[in-house]
Amino acid sequence: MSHTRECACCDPGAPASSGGEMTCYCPLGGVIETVGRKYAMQVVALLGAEGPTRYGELEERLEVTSSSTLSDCLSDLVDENLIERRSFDEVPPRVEYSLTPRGRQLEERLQPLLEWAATE
Amino acid sequence: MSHTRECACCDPGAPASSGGEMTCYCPLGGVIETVGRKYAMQVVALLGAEGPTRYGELEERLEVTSSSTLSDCLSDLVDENLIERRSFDEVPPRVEYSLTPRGRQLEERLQPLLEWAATE
DNA sequence: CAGCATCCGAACCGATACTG
DNA sequence: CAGTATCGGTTCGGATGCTG
Repeated sequence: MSHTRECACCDPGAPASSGGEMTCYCPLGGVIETVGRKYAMQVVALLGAEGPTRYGELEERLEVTSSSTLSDCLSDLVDENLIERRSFDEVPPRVEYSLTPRGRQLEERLQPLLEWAATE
Repeated sequence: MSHTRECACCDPGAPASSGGEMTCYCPLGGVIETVGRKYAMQVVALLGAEGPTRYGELEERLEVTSSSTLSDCLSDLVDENLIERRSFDEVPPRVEYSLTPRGRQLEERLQPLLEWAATE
């Protein structure tokens, strides 16, 4: 197993404590940074389940309290290449968000969590 | 499907928009609140993979920069019934943390995410 | 409709220092 | 060893108001 995130626990040069394989949990910290933000997971899950969705519907379905918060979140997800933004040249304006391939990978791995959360 | 978290999209009294099933993504927000905190996911994943672990080893393995941050995180996880704290009456003092059954459920659902994160 | 700008309070996180 | 106390900087999130 390998990953790009640097940390001493995975550094080949570092001495292994017991000589065995040493799983690193730092990458998980990376996922959480991107996904821990408010609405991020919900956006990914919703887009995965329902396909391209408009901004306004995201606001409704996720019960967003402040539009700027959702707006910032969406920008981040776009920057992280997890979702894609597509705007149509219409009036009134229309914008749809959808998962990128990478976003879909994440969404698939989020499924078990969502199902469990829903029964809690 | 049902869950305890209240939200209008799941309110039985609320009118369904298209008469069909309406998946609610709010519970996911709940998971994230507990798990979005720094070190939380890593602690759960590590305990799941390696069993009861001492405080000091958690600090090392997770490359914790500030002990108070980890300390707070652990308290939260205990409060949320995801991990268990067991202290031994020895000198020097020893404390071990382990997953509760509920914590293990979460850990299992975190696995796919960890594996994916490690390859990113 | 789909947002961004701004402001402000709350929460979080890290560093340092100290205890049982 | 295994924490807690405190403090300050930074980020986050909510509310309001305004544009293309």
